[in-house]
Amino acid sequence: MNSNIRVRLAPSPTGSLHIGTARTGLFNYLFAKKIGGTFVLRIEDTDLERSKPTFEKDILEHLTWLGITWDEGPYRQSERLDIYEKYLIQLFEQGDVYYCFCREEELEIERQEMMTRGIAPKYSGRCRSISSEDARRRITQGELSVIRFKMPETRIIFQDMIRGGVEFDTSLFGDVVIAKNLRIPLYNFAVVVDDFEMNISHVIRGEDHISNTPKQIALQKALGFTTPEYAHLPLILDKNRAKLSKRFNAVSILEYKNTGYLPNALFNFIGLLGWHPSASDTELLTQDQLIAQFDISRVQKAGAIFDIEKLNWMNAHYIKEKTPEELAVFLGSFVPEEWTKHKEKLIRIASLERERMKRLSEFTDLARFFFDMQEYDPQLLVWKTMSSETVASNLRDVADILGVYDGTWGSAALESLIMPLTESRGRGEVLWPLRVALSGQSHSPGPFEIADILGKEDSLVRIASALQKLTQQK
RNA sequence: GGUCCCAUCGUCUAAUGGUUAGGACAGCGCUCUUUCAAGGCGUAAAUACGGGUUCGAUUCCCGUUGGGACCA
Repeated sequence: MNSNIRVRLAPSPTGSLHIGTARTGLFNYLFAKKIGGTFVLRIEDTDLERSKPTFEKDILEHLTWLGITWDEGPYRQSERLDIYEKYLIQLFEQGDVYYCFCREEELEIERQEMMTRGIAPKYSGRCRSISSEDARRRITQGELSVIRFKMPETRIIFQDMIRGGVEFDTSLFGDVVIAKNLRIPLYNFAVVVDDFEMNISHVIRGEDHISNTPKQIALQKALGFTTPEYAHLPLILDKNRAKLSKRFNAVSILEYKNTGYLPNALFNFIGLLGWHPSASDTELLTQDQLIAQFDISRVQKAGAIFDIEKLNWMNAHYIKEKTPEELAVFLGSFVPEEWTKHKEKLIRIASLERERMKRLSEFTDLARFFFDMQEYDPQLLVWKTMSSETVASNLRDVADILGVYDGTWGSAALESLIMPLTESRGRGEVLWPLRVALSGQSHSPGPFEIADILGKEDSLVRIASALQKLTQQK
């Protein structure tokens, strides 16, 4: 255990666990596990309007589901208001912050005006000159205000573990709002206080925060805090190279879980989005292998497109790797309730359909015919250019062989029983009609495997029904 | 608009001054096969552009172009 290394994931509970948050969490997790650090979970719920307990629950649940576990927390910002207030008062005493009474509309006009003049939009600092007595009087009179930080005008350079030196000119920011009042801190301020109070040594977060970093460093300096190490992860992008958005993409882990992606497939796939081990070309990696090989300095700088096709391939791989018993457990929440009463049957079907699925949600359609025989076109029974008569006679012969057989029912036994017939009649001529008679599907697993699961009685019923279809067709 | 970040096959990426620029997904072809999958084999496909530095640049520097993020 390396007690000096502490990282954190700080999601806002304003929605279901997002792919991007999960990836940031995963990289924090890998980083911490690799060097024996501590992973802290902090819920940033200061935005009371948008934060919902149900989202917090969802986030914790799905992080756990993915296999991303934390060592400390969850802490909630909403329970730490006294701490923020203490540091805000300190900043007031130091003269580093002031109350601002500017109206939203006038600021917007100023902003527009600056942009048309081609300069960086920033606050003018007009309210800096208001004395604290005046400010107090206006607040007690009910005038709306916010708390602004006197941004020092300087150059701030920080070393990013992924990108190297990054430099900003803070004079372009203007005096940023860090709190609405003493009890309502805003993002940049709350983060700085929490990261300090929680002894966070390495801040690993998305690239969208990169321009917040110099503001946070300026605040740290004012408060006398040390600055942690930073790593800004490249963003996960959609097909159009834009940040993944809810409008056009599935972005929550919940959605992936519900369409039948396995947690270890997602873990493996997301872990390789923007990062790759140097050791080998292998991409199918277990959680332990990912931890062992993780190296944050090797993280990619450019954003990575989320390629669902590759995830599908990986998911199919992990589905095939599961035992039928394990799979049946996962399948439980996807299939009709009725099916779950036939656990043995479900397990046996799972072992057959396992290699035909990219997602678990596909299972129900693939396996339906095992439970309910659907109507099908009698023409489907015909293999290539066979005549209906030949199809019928082949099926009748199969039925006769099966009818008198009273040995153990099993796919290997059935195969040795039927295959001799194919020597004279042809494989396709026998097996295709049989398979369709049993499944009613143009594609499915093989006839012996299906018959094995259906059992003798049901198999013979289905063949008889196929024969009837063929004669009715006349 | 300003600031910052980024740039190798369609996609994810390997190669940190010397490789026929490697792998994976997707594509295509062949194979196996009663079908669909799965599997096996093979094939096509990339260093954005222009300047430097160097005996030699995917790699280092500058610029251009393009993309993205943030300010919102």
